[in-house]
Amino acid sequence: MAHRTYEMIWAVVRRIPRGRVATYALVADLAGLRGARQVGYALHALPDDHRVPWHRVINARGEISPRAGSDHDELQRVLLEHEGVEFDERGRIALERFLWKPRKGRPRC
DNA sequence: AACATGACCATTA
DNA sequence: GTAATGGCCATGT
Repeated sequence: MAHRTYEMIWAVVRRIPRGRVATYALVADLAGLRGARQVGYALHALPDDHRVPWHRVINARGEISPRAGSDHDELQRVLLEHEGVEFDERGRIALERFLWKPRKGRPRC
């Protein structure tokens, strides 16, 4: 069953603003985890009333992770496009433009 | 407790 | 650019 780890991850994912995406590694880092795999686990275990923008979480390649035995991967792309996130011809997202940058203290103003 | 699995990542060849 | 290897650690049996 779900435990504290999941809620930490979900809390981070909820922070991702609209029109932005975050990688699994980034979410894991913000959630205080050491491995990015657990992030995928947590999202897979989302409850029905999750209220979590899971579609804004992508892999480090800037692509949607092809999950096994589900059609939700295409849904993720639709949801992101609906928020303004653009994909190139290979189905890849330009992380330089759409990656969420949590108050990391931007260099200069 | 051990083993196998997993919506992953970084490094190396 | 691709392909293979090791590591990471929670979850279910």
